[in-house]
Amino acid sequence: MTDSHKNSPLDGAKPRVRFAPSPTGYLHVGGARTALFNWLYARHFGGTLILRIEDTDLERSTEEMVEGILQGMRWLGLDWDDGPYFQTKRMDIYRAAGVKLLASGHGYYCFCTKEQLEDRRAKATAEGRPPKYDGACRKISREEAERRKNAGEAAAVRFAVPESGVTFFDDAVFGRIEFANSELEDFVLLRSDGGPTYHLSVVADDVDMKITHIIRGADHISNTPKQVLLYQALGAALPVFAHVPLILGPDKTRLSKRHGATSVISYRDLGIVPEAFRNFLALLGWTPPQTAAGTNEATPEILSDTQLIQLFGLDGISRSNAVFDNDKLAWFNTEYIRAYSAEKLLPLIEEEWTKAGMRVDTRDGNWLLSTIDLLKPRARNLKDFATSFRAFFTDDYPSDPAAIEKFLKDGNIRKMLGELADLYAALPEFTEAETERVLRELATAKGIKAGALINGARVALTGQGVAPSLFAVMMALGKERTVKRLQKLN
RNA sequence: GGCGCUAUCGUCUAGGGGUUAGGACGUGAGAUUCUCAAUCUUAAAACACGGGUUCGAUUCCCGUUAGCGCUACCA
Repeated sequence: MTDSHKNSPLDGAKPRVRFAPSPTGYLHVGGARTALFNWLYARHFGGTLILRIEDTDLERSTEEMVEGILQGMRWLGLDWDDGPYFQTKRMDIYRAAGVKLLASGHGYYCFCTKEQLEDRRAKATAEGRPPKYDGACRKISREEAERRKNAGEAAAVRFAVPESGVTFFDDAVFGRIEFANSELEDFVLLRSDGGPTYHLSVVADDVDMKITHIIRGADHISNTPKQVLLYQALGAALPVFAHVPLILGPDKTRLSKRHGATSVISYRDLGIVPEAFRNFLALLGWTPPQTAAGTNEATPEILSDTQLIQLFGLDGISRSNAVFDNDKLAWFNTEYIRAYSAEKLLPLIEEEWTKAGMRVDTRDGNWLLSTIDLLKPRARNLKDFATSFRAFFTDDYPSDPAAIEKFLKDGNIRKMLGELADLYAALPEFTEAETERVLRELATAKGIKAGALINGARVALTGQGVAPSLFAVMMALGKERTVKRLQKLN
Protein backbone atom coordinates (compact mmCIF):
# COMPACT_ATOMS: atom_id res chain seq x y z
CA MET A 1 0.00 0.00 0.00
CA THR A 2 1.44 3.27 -1.03
CA ASP A 3 0.12 6.06 1.10
CA SER A 4 2.44 8.90 0.37
CA HIS A 5 -0.07 11.58 1.05
CA LYS A 6 -0.25 10.80 4.74
CA ASN A 7 1.37 14.18 5.36
CA SER A 8 -1.43 15.93 3.58
CA PRO A 9 -3.21 18.71 5.42
CA LEU A 10 -6.37 17.40 3.85
CA ASP A 11 -6.01 13.83 4.94
CA GLY A 12 -8.36 11.57 3.13
CA ALA A 13 -9.30 14.17 0.55
CA LYS A 14 -8.23 13.93 -3.06
CA PRO A 15 -4.95 15.69 -3.73
CA ARG A 16 -4.84 18.77 -5.89
CA VAL A 17 -1.52 19.27 -7.61
CA ARG A 18 -0.32 21.64 -10.26
CA PHE A 19 2.29 21.99 -12.92
CA ALA A 20 3.31 25.62 -13.21
CA PRO A 21 5.78 26.24 -16.01
CA SER A 22 7.02 29.64 -16.98
CA PRO A 23 6.72 30.19 -20.74
CA THR A 24 10.17 31.64 -21.08
CA GLY A 25 11.35 28.56 -22.95
CA TYR A 26 10.17 25.30 -24.42
CA LEU A 27 9.17 22.39 -22.21
CA HIS A 28 12.53 21.03 -21.19
CA VAL A 29 13.38 17.64 -19.83
CA GLY A 30 13.36 18.70 -16.18
CA GLY A 31 10.02 20.45 -16.53
CA ALA A 32 8.59 17.45 -18.31
CA ARG A 33 9.57 15.17 -15.46
CA THR A 34 8.04 17.53 -12.93
CA ALA A 35 4.86 17.51 -14.99
CA LEU A 36 5.01 13.73 -15.20
CA PHE A 37 5.43 13.29 -11.45
CA ASN A 38 2.52 15.61 -10.76
CA TRP A 39 0.44 13.78 -13.31
CA LEU A 40 1.32 10.37 -11.88
CA TYR A 41 0.56 11.58 -8.39
CA ALA A 42 -2.80 13.00 -9.36
CA ARG A 43 -3.75 9.91 -11.32
CA HIS A 44 -2.58 7.55 -8.59
CA PHE A 45 -4.86 9.16 -6.04
CA GLY A 46 -7.62 10.17 -8.39
CA GLY A 47 -6.80 13.79 -7.67
CA THR A 48 -6.74 16.90 -9.82
CA LEU A 49 -3.90 18.21 -11.93
CA ILE A 50 -4.04 21.90 -12.64
CA LEU A 51 -1.98 23.53 -15.35
CA ARG A 52 -0.93 27.05 -14.58
CA ILE A 53 1.20 29.21 -16.82
CA GLU A 54 3.42 31.52 -14.80
CA ASP A 55 3.78 34.32 -17.28
CA THR A 56 4.21 37.26 -14.96
CA ASP A 57 7.61 37.94 -16.43
CA LEU A 58 6.26 39.96 -19.33
CA GLU A 59 9.72 40.56 -20.71
CA ARG A 60 10.52 36.95 -21.32
CA SER A 61 7.23 35.12 -21.64
CA THR A 62 5.90 34.45 -25.10
CA GLU A 63 2.76 32.90 -26.45
CA GLU A 64 4.82 30.71 -28.69
CA MET A 65 6.43 29.11 -25.66
CA VAL A 66 3.02 28.49 -24.11
CA GLU A 67 2.08 26.56 -27.21
CA GLY A 68 5.40 24.73 -27.09
CA ILE A 69 4.77 23.63 -23.52
CA LEU A 70 1.26 22.41 -24.27
CA GLN A 71 2.55 20.59 -27.31
CA GLY A 72 5.22 18.90 -25.24
CA MET A 73 2.71 17.76 -22.66
CA ARG A 74 0.36 16.43 -25.28
CA TRP A 75 3.16 14.54 -26.94
CA LEU A 76 4.02 12.91 -23.63
CA GLY A 77 0.38 12.05 -23.10
CA LEU A 78 0.04 14.17 -19.99
CA ASP A 79 -3.43 15.59 -19.71
CA TRP A 80 -4.59 18.03 -17.08
CA ASP A 81 -7.93 18.45 -15.38
CA ASP A 82 -8.10 22.17 -14.99
CA GLY A 83 -6.59 25.12 -16.80
CA PRO A 84 -4.43 26.28 -18.32
CA TYR A 85 -4.67 29.31 -16.11
CA PHE A 86 -2.57 32.31 -16.93
CA GLN A 87 -1.20 34.38 -14.10
CA THR A 88 -1.35 37.53 -16.19
CA LYS A 89 -5.12 37.10 -16.16
CA ARG A 90 -5.29 36.73 -12.40
CA MET A 91 -3.68 39.97 -11.31
CA ASP A 92 -6.56 40.87 -9.05
CA ILE A 93 -5.83 37.91 -6.84
CA TYR A 94 -2.22 38.95 -6.32
CA ARG A 95 -3.08 42.57 -5.72
CA ALA A 96 -5.67 41.56 -3.17
CA ALA A 97 -3.09 39.38 -1.43
CA GLY A 98 -0.65 42.31 -1.50
CA VAL A 99 -3.22 44.63 0.03
CA LYS A 100 -4.01 42.09 2.70
CA LEU A 101 -0.34 41.74 3.59
CA LEU A 102 0.09 45.49 3.64
CA ALA A 103 -2.91 45.86 5.94
CA SER A 104 -1.73 43.19 8.33
CA GLY A 105 1.68 44.77 8.56
CA HIS A 106 3.45 41.89 6.84
CA GLY A 107 4.19 44.06 3.87
CA TYR A 108 5.58 47.55 3.49
CA TYR A 109 6.25 50.02 0.73
CA CYS A 110 9.75 50.27 -0.59
CA PHE A 111 10.81 53.34 -2.52
CA CYS A 112 14.30 52.24 -3.38
CA THR A 113 15.01 52.36 -7.07
CA LYS A 114 16.52 49.52 -8.99
CA GLU A 115 19.70 51.54 -9.41
CA GLN A 116 20.03 52.24 -5.71
CA LEU A 117 19.55 48.58 -4.94
CA GLU A 118 22.12 47.53 -7.48
CA ASP A 119 24.65 50.01 -6.14
CA ARG A 120 24.14 48.87 -2.59
CA ARG A 121 24.37 45.27 -3.61
CA ALA A 122 27.59 45.87 -5.50
CA LYS A 123 29.04 47.71 -2.57
CA ALA A 124 28.02 45.03 -0.12
CA THR A 125 29.63 42.25 -2.14
CA ALA A 126 32.72 44.37 -2.62
CA GLU A 127 32.98 44.80 1.13
CA GLY A 128 32.36 41.14 1.70
CA ARG A 129 28.95 41.60 3.25
CA PRO A 130 25.98 39.48 2.18
CA PRO A 131 24.13 41.33 -0.61
CA LYS A 132 20.88 41.31 1.29
CA TYR A 133 18.31 44.10 1.15
CA ASP A 134 19.12 46.33 4.10
CA GLY A 135 15.54 47.03 5.08
CA ALA A 136 15.94 50.78 4.60
CA CYS A 137 12.29 51.39 3.78
CA ARG A 138 11.07 49.14 6.52
CA LYS A 139 11.86 51.97 8.93
CA ILE A 140 9.65 54.47 7.13
CA SER A 141 6.50 55.08 9.11
CA ARG A 142 3.30 53.88 7.61
CA GLU A 143 1.87 57.40 7.41
CA GLU A 144 4.85 58.73 5.56
CA ALA A 145 4.88 55.75 3.23
CA GLU A 146 1.21 56.25 2.42
CA ARG A 147 1.79 59.92 1.78
CA ARG A 148 4.70 59.35 -0.56
CA LYS A 149 2.83 56.62 -2.33
CA ASN A 150 -0.24 58.82 -2.75
CA ALA A 151 1.97 61.61 -3.97
CA GLY A 152 2.77 59.38 -6.89
CA GLU A 153 6.16 58.05 -5.87
CA ALA A 154 6.91 54.64 -7.36
CA ALA A 155 6.85 51.97 -4.71
CA ALA A 156 7.27 48.23 -4.56
CA VAL A 157 5.83 46.20 -1.73
CA ARG A 158 8.20 44.09 0.29
CA PHE A 159 7.59 41.37 2.80
CA ALA A 160 8.76 42.04 6.33
CA VAL A 161 10.66 38.89 7.25
CA PRO A 162 10.90 38.24 10.99
CA GLU A 163 14.33 39.28 12.20
CA SER A 164 14.89 36.19 14.25
CA GLY A 165 13.61 32.70 14.56
CA VAL A 166 13.58 29.77 12.22
CA THR A 167 11.30 28.85 9.36
CA PHE A 168 11.03 25.21 8.43
CA PHE A 169 8.95 22.78 6.43
CA ASP A 170 8.77 19.02 6.27
CA ASP A 171 9.59 18.04 2.75
CA ALA A 172 8.10 14.76 1.59
CA VAL A 173 11.36 13.88 -0.11
CA PHE A 174 14.07 15.59 1.95
CA GLY A 175 12.56 15.61 5.40
CA ARG A 176 12.67 18.68 7.60
CA ILE A 177 14.55 21.64 6.19
CA GLU A 178 15.19 24.69 8.33
CA PHE A 179 16.32 28.19 7.54
CA ALA A 180 17.25 30.97 9.93
CA ASN A 181 15.00 33.94 9.26
CA SER A 182 18.04 36.17 9.54
CA GLU A 183 19.25 34.59 6.30
CA LEU A 184 16.13 35.63 4.44
CA GLU A 185 15.76 39.06 2.95
CA ASP A 186 12.74 41.29 2.71
CA PHE A 187 11.77 40.09 -0.73
CA VAL A 188 9.57 42.00 -3.13
CA LEU A 189 5.91 41.04 -3.24
CA LEU A 190 4.59 43.57 -5.72
CA ARG A 191 6.78 45.37 -8.20
CA SER A 192 6.54 49.11 -8.51
CA ASP A 193 4.48 48.58 -11.65
CA GLY A 194 1.97 46.73 -9.49
CA GLY A 195 2.74 43.31 -10.91
CA PRO A 196 3.38 40.44 -8.52
CA THR A 197 6.67 38.76 -8.07
CA TYR A 198 7.07 35.01 -8.22
CA HIS A 199 6.74 34.33 -4.49
CA LEU A 200 3.50 36.22 -4.14
CA SER A 201 1.87 34.85 -7.26
CA VAL A 202 2.69 31.22 -6.53
CA VAL A 203 1.49 31.33 -2.99
CA ALA A 204 -1.60 33.37 -3.77
CA ASP A 205 -2.47 30.97 -6.56
CA ASP A 206 -1.67 27.81 -4.67
CA VAL A 207 -3.85 29.01 -1.82
CA ASP A 208 -6.60 30.11 -4.16
CA MET A 209 -6.46 26.85 -6.11
CA LYS A 210 -6.38 24.82 -2.91
CA ILE A 211 -3.24 23.00 -3.93
CA THR A 212 -2.46 20.24 -1.44
CA HIS A 213 0.87 19.01 -2.76
CA ILE A 214 3.56 21.03 -4.40
CA ILE A 215 5.78 18.75 -6.43
CA ARG A 216 8.52 20.78 -8.09
CA GLY A 217 12.23 20.95 -8.77
CA ALA A 218 14.72 21.01 -5.92
CA ASP A 219 15.95 24.35 -7.22
CA HIS A 220 12.96 25.75 -5.33
CA ILE A 221 14.06 24.51 -1.92
CA SER A 222 15.72 27.80 -1.08
CA ASN A 223 12.58 29.67 -2.11
CA THR A 224 10.35 27.62 0.09
CA PRO A 225 10.94 29.33 3.46
CA LYS A 226 9.85 32.64 1.95
CA GLN A 227 6.73 31.00 0.69
CA VAL A 228 6.10 29.30 4.01
CA LEU A 229 6.26 32.72 5.62
CA LEU A 230 3.73 33.95 3.12
CA TYR A 231 1.33 31.11 3.86
CA GLN A 232 1.59 31.94 7.52
CA ALA A 233 1.09 35.65 6.96
CA LEU A 234 -1.93 34.89 4.82
CA GLY A 235 -3.30 32.56 7.45
CA ALA A 236 -3.38 29.64 5.04
CA ALA A 237 -2.64 25.97 5.72
CA LEU A 238 0.67 24.72 4.43
CA PRO A 239 0.60 22.24 1.53
CA VAL A 240 2.93 19.26 1.39
CA PHE A 241 6.16 20.17 -0.35
CA ALA A 242 7.90 17.50 -2.37
CA HIS A 243 11.08 18.66 -4.04
CA VAL A 244 12.42 16.56 -6.82
CA PRO A 245 16.17 16.37 -7.48
CA LEU A 246 17.51 17.94 -10.63
CA ILE A 247 18.40 16.28 -13.90
CA LEU A 248 22.00 16.76 -14.93
CA GLY A 249 23.89 16.37 -18.18
CA PRO A 250 26.60 13.72 -18.65
CA ASP A 251 29.15 16.16 -17.23
CA LYS A 252 27.03 16.39 -14.09
CA THR A 253 26.17 20.01 -14.52
CA ARG A 254 22.61 21.11 -14.83
CA LEU A 255 21.10 19.94 -18.08
CA SER A 256 21.13 22.72 -20.65
CA LYS A 257 21.36 23.44 -24.34
CA ARG A 258 25.03 22.67 -24.19
CA HIS A 259 24.14 19.02 -23.72
CA GLY A 260 22.21 18.85 -26.96
CA ALA A 261 18.52 18.15 -26.97
CA THR A 262 16.79 19.53 -23.91
CA SER A 263 13.43 20.34 -25.38
CA VAL A 264 11.04 17.45 -25.00
CA ILE A 265 9.77 17.90 -28.51
CA SER A 266 13.24 17.45 -29.92
CA TYR A 267 13.08 13.84 -28.74
CA ARG A 268 10.04 13.33 -30.89
CA ASP A 269 12.08 14.65 -33.78
CA LEU A 270 14.79 12.15 -32.93
CA GLY A 271 12.33 9.33 -33.46
CA ILE A 272 11.67 8.57 -29.82
CA VAL A 273 8.32 7.04 -28.95
CA PRO A 274 6.52 9.12 -26.31
CA GLU A 275 5.76 6.17 -24.07
CA ALA A 276 9.42 5.20 -24.04
CA PHE A 277 10.41 8.71 -23.10
CA ARG A 278 7.83 8.83 -20.37
CA ASN A 279 8.93 5.49 -18.96
CA PHE A 280 12.55 6.60 -19.00
CA LEU A 281 11.74 9.92 -17.37
CA ALA A 282 9.67 8.31 -14.63
CA LEU A 283 12.66 6.24 -13.57
CA LEU A 284 14.96 9.23 -13.45
CA GLY A 285 14.86 10.11 -9.79
CA TRP A 286 12.14 7.71 -8.81
CA THR A 287 12.16 3.98 -8.14
CA PRO A 288 9.05 1.88 -7.85
CA PRO A 289 8.61 -0.04 -4.61
CA GLN A 290 10.39 -3.38 -4.57
CA THR A 291 8.21 -6.18 -5.82
CA ALA A 292 8.98 -8.48 -2.94
CA ALA A 293 11.28 -7.36 -0.19
CA GLY A 294 14.12 -9.75 0.42
CA THR A 295 13.79 -11.35 -2.98
CA ASN A 296 16.47 -10.97 -5.56
CA GLU A 297 13.83 -10.77 -8.20
CA ALA A 298 14.58 -8.05 -10.68
CA THR A 299 12.17 -5.14 -10.59
CA PRO A 300 10.98 -4.62 -14.14
CA GLU A 301 11.81 -1.27 -15.64
CA ILE A 302 9.54 -1.39 -18.63
CA LEU A 303 6.39 -0.06 -17.06
CA SER A 304 3.15 0.88 -18.79
CA ASP A 305 1.39 4.09 -17.90
CA THR A 306 -1.11 2.08 -15.87
CA GLN A 307 1.65 0.41 -13.91
CA LEU A 308 3.45 3.70 -13.43
CA ILE A 309 0.30 5.27 -12.04
CA GLN A 310 -0.37 2.35 -9.78
CA LEU A 311 3.19 2.23 -8.44
CA PHE A 312 3.94 5.94 -8.14
CA GLY A 313 4.46 7.56 -4.79
CA LEU A 314 6.47 10.36 -3.25
CA ASP A 315 8.43 7.94 -1.07
CA GLY A 316 10.19 6.47 -4.09
CA ILE A 317 11.72 9.79 -5.09
CA SER A 318 15.45 9.96 -4.53
CA ARG A 319 17.33 12.85 -3.00
CA SER A 320 20.33 13.06 -5.25
CA ASN A 321 20.48 14.53 -8.72
CA ALA A 322 20.35 12.21 -11.69
CA VAL A 323 22.32 12.22 -14.92
CA PHE A 324 20.33 11.98 -18.11
CA ASP A 325 21.53 8.81 -19.86
CA ASN A 326 20.90 8.78 -23.59
CA ASP A 327 21.92 5.14 -23.91
CA LYS A 328 19.27 4.04 -21.50
CA LEU A 329 16.67 6.15 -23.27
CA ALA A 330 17.68 4.48 -26.53
CA TRP A 331 17.21 1.10 -24.89
CA PHE A 332 13.71 1.99 -23.71
CA ASN A 333 12.92 3.19 -27.19
CA THR A 334 13.97 -0.03 -28.90
CA GLU A 335 12.05 -2.04 -26.33
CA TYR A 336 8.90 -0.07 -27.02
CA ILE A 337 9.24 -0.16 -30.78
CA ARG A 338 9.78 -3.88 -30.70
CA ALA A 339 6.79 -4.41 -28.44
CA TYR A 340 4.47 -2.29 -30.56
CA SER A 341 2.30 -3.97 -33.14
CA ALA A 342 2.87 -3.01 -36.76
CA GLU A 343 -0.60 -1.45 -36.77
CA LYS A 344 0.35 0.83 -33.92
CA LEU A 345 3.67 1.67 -35.50
CA LEU A 346 2.33 2.44 -38.96
CA PRO A 347 0.89 5.90 -38.33
CA LEU A 348 4.05 6.93 -36.48
CA ILE A 349 6.16 5.66 -39.33
CA GLU A 350 4.02 7.42 -41.90
CA GLU A 351 4.80 10.68 -40.15
CA GLU A 352 8.48 9.97 -40.60
CA TRP A 353 7.97 9.26 -44.27
CA THR A 354 6.15 12.53 -44.68
CA LYS A 355 8.88 14.39 -42.85
CA ALA A 356 11.49 12.73 -45.04
CA GLY A 357 9.50 13.56 -48.16
CA MET A 358 9.09 9.90 -49.03
CA ARG A 359 6.23 8.71 -51.18
CA VAL A 360 5.37 5.19 -50.15
CA ASP A 361 2.86 3.00 -51.90
CA THR A 362 0.56 2.09 -49.04
CA ARG A 363 -2.10 0.28 -51.03
CA ASP A 364 -1.04 -3.18 -49.92
CA GLY A 365 -1.72 -3.04 -46.19
CA ASN A 366 -0.67 -6.58 -45.45
CA TRP A 367 2.61 -6.10 -47.16
CA LEU A 368 3.23 -2.88 -45.23
CA LEU A 369 2.47 -4.46 -41.90
CA SER A 370 4.57 -7.55 -42.48
CA THR A 371 7.48 -5.46 -43.67
CA ILE A 372 7.27 -3.34 -40.54
CA ASP A 373 7.21 -6.49 -38.46
CA LEU A 374 10.31 -7.69 -40.25
CA LEU A 375 12.14 -4.45 -39.59
CA LYS A 376 11.05 -3.38 -36.14
CA PRO A 377 13.25 -5.74 -34.12
CA ARG A 378 16.28 -3.84 -35.31
CA ALA A 379 14.89 -0.33 -35.31
CA ARG A 380 16.52 2.03 -32.85
CA ASN A 381 14.08 4.81 -33.48
CA LEU A 382 11.19 5.76 -35.71
CA LYS A 383 13.42 7.57 -38.16
CA ASP A 384 15.11 4.32 -39.13
CA PHE A 385 12.04 3.51 -41.20
CA ALA A 386 12.79 6.51 -43.36
CA THR A 387 16.57 6.18 -43.37
CA SER A 388 18.25 2.80 -42.90
CA PHE A 389 15.14 0.94 -44.00
CA ARG A 390 14.33 3.26 -46.85
CA ALA A 391 15.03 0.68 -49.57
CA PHE A 392 12.15 -1.45 -48.33
CA PHE A 393 9.59 1.20 -49.04
CA THR A 394 10.80 3.06 -52.08
CA ASP A 395 13.06 2.57 -55.07
CA ASP A 396 14.68 5.87 -54.41
CA TYR A 397 17.30 5.01 -51.81
CA PRO A 398 21.01 5.66 -51.35
CA SER A 399 23.71 3.01 -51.24
CA ASP A 400 26.25 2.97 -48.48
CA PRO A 401 29.71 3.19 -50.11
CA ALA A 402 31.33 1.39 -47.20
CA ALA A 403 28.96 -1.55 -47.61
CA ILE A 404 29.69 -1.70 -51.34
CA GLU A 405 33.38 -1.59 -50.66
CA LYS A 406 33.04 -4.43 -48.20
CA PHE A 407 30.70 -6.78 -50.01
CA LEU A 408 30.36 -5.77 -53.65
CA LYS A 409 33.71 -4.62 -54.90
CA ASP A 410 34.46 -8.03 -56.44
CA GLY A 411 33.38 -8.02 -60.09
CA ASN A 412 32.89 -11.79 -60.02
CA ILE A 413 30.38 -11.53 -57.24
CA ARG A 414 28.50 -8.89 -59.19
CA LYS A 415 28.45 -11.11 -62.23
CA MET A 416 27.17 -14.07 -60.20
CA LEU A 417 24.45 -11.95 -58.68
CA GLY A 418 23.41 -11.06 -62.21
CA GLU A 419 23.12 -14.76 -62.96
CA LEU A 420 21.18 -15.18 -59.77
CA ALA A 421 18.75 -12.53 -60.98
CA ASP A 422 18.12 -14.57 -64.12
CA LEU A 423 17.58 -17.73 -62.09
CA TYR A 424 15.12 -15.90 -59.89
CA ALA A 425 13.32 -14.45 -62.86
CA ALA A 426 12.73 -17.96 -64.09
CA LEU A 427 11.73 -19.28 -60.68
CA PRO A 428 8.13 -20.52 -60.63
CA GLU A 429 7.80 -20.22 -56.85
CA PHE A 430 9.41 -17.14 -55.37
CA THR A 431 9.49 -18.27 -51.76
CA GLU A 432 11.98 -17.92 -48.95
CA ALA A 433 12.95 -21.59 -49.22
CA GLU A 434 13.27 -21.55 -52.99
CA THR A 435 15.29 -18.36 -53.20
CA GLU A 436 17.67 -19.68 -50.59
CA ARG A 437 17.98 -23.05 -52.33
CA VAL A 438 18.79 -21.45 -55.66
CA LEU A 439 21.36 -19.12 -54.17
CA ARG A 440 23.13 -21.85 -52.25
CA GLU A 441 23.22 -24.11 -55.29
CA LEU A 442 24.71 -21.32 -57.34
CA ALA A 443 27.35 -20.72 -54.68
CA THR A 444 28.26 -24.40 -54.65
CA ALA A 445 28.43 -24.49 -58.44
CA LYS A 446 30.76 -21.51 -58.47
CA GLY A 447 32.81 -22.87 -55.62
CA ILE A 448 32.35 -19.91 -53.32
CA LYS A 449 30.81 -19.47 -49.92
CA ALA A 450 27.11 -18.77 -49.82
CA GLY A 451 27.80 -15.97 -47.38
CA ALA A 452 29.71 -14.02 -50.01
CA LEU A 453 26.71 -14.08 -52.29
CA ILE A 454 24.29 -13.39 -49.50
CA ASN A 455 26.16 -10.36 -48.25
CA GLY A 456 26.60 -8.99 -51.74
CA ALA A 457 22.94 -9.48 -52.49
CA ARG A 458 22.00 -7.71 -49.29
CA VAL A 459 23.86 -4.61 -50.33
CA ALA A 460 22.43 -4.80 -53.83
CA LEU A 461 18.90 -5.10 -52.50
CA THR A 462 18.96 -2.64 -49.62
CA GLY A 463 21.91 -0.36 -50.19
CA GLN A 464 23.02 -1.32 -46.71
CA GLY A 465 25.42 -3.77 -45.20
CA VAL A 466 22.98 -4.20 -42.37
CA ALA A 467 19.52 -5.65 -42.83
CA PRO A 468 17.37 -8.59 -41.76
CA SER A 469 17.86 -12.10 -43.02
CA LEU A 470 18.38 -11.90 -46.78
CA PHE A 471 15.62 -14.22 -47.91
CA ALA A 472 13.12 -12.48 -45.70
CA VAL A 473 14.28 -9.26 -47.30
CA MET A 474 13.59 -10.75 -50.73
CA MET A 475 10.09 -11.69 -49.69
CA ALA A 476 9.49 -8.18 -48.44
CA LEU A 477 10.73 -6.68 -51.68
CA GLY A 478 8.97 -9.15 -53.92
CA LYS A 479 10.20 -10.93 -56.98
CA GLU A 480 10.14 -8.03 -59.37
CA ARG A 481 12.17 -5.61 -57.25
CA THR A 482 14.58 -8.32 -56.19
CA VAL A 483 15.34 -9.31 -59.75
CA LYS A 484 15.60 -5.75 -60.93
CA ARG A 485 17.95 -4.66 -58.19
CA LEU A 486 20.22 -7.66 -58.76
CA GLN A 487 20.31 -7.05 -62.46
CA LYS A 488 21.28 -3.45 -62.01
CA LEU A 489 24.71 -4.54 -60.82
CA ASN A 490 26.05 -5.28 -64.25
C1' G B 1 31.51 34.31 0.01
C1' G B 2 26.73 33.03 2.77
C1' C B 3 22.73 29.57 3.19
C1' G B 4 20.65 24.89 1.74
C1' C B 5 20.83 19.95 -0.33
C1' U B 6 23.42 15.57 -1.91
C1' A B 7 27.32 11.56 -1.98
C1' U B 8 26.72 2.88 -3.47
C1' C B 9 29.61 0.06 -10.21
C1' G B 10 30.81 4.75 -16.10
C1' U B 11 25.08 5.89 -15.65
C1' C B 12 20.01 5.00 -13.17
C1' U B 13 19.44 2.69 -8.62
C1' A B 14 18.24 -1.47 -4.45
C1' G B 15 19.91 -2.39 0.28
C1' G B 16 21.10 -1.50 5.14
C1' G B 17 24.98 -2.29 12.04
C1' G B 18 27.39 -8.68 10.59
C1' U B 19 25.33 -9.50 2.81
C1' U B 20 29.41 -13.34 -2.07
C1' A B 21 26.73 -5.18 -1.52
C1' G B 22 21.49 -6.94 -5.70
C1' G B 23 19.22 -5.27 -10.44
C1' A B 24 18.94 -2.33 -15.05
C1' C B 25 21.55 0.47 -19.15
C1' G B 26 26.27 0.57 -21.15
C1' U B 27 31.09 -2.11 -21.78
C1' G B 28 34.39 -6.86 -22.58
C1' A B 29 34.51 -12.21 -23.94
C1' G B 30 32.15 -16.53 -25.92
C1' A B 31 28.06 -19.24 -28.44
C1' U B 32 24.86 -18.64 -32.84
C1' U B 33 25.04 -16.75 -37.87
C1' C B 34 24.05 -14.47 -43.73
C1' U B 35 25.56 -8.61 -42.18
C1' C B 36 23.49 -6.13 -38.09
C1' A B 37 20.23 -6.37 -34.16
C1' A B 38 18.09 -9.91 -31.07
C1' U B 39 18.93 -14.24 -28.01
C1' C B 40 21.85 -17.35 -24.61
C1' U B 41 26.30 -17.92 -21.49
C1' U B 42 29.89 -15.13 -19.16
C1' A B 43 33.35 -11.20 -17.28
C1' A B 44 34.97 -6.60 -15.37
C1' A B 45 32.82 -2.67 -12.54
C1' A B 46 30.76 0.82 -6.54
C1' C B 47 29.79 1.95 -0.69
C1' A B 48 34.36 9.79 -1.71
C1' C B 49 37.93 10.72 2.58
C1' G B 50 38.98 11.26 7.96
C1' G B 51 37.38 10.82 12.77
C1' G B 52 34.00 8.93 16.27
C1' U B 53 29.70 5.44 18.40
C1' U B 54 29.87 0.01 18.50
C1' C B 55 32.14 -6.46 19.65
C1' G B 56 31.39 -4.98 14.52
C1' A B 57 30.41 0.22 10.16
C1' U B 58 29.12 0.94 3.49
C1' U B 59 24.84 1.71 6.80
C1' C B 60 24.29 5.96 12.72
C1' C B 61 26.92 10.88 14.33
C1' C B 62 30.60 14.77 13.33
C1' G B 63 34.07 16.91 10.12
C1' U B 64 36.60 17.27 5.29
C1' U B 65 36.23 17.17 0.21
C1' A B 66 33.43 17.34 -4.12
C1' G B 67 29.00 18.34 -6.84
C1' C B 68 24.51 20.83 -7.30
C1' G B 69 20.89 24.65 -5.98
C1' C B 70 19.50 29.54 -4.11
C1' U B 71 21.50 34.18 -3.09
C1' A B 72 16.83 39.85 -8.61
C1' C B 73 11.26 44.81 -8.58
C1' C B 74 13.23 36.23 -13.17
C1' A B 75 10.35 32.14 -12.46
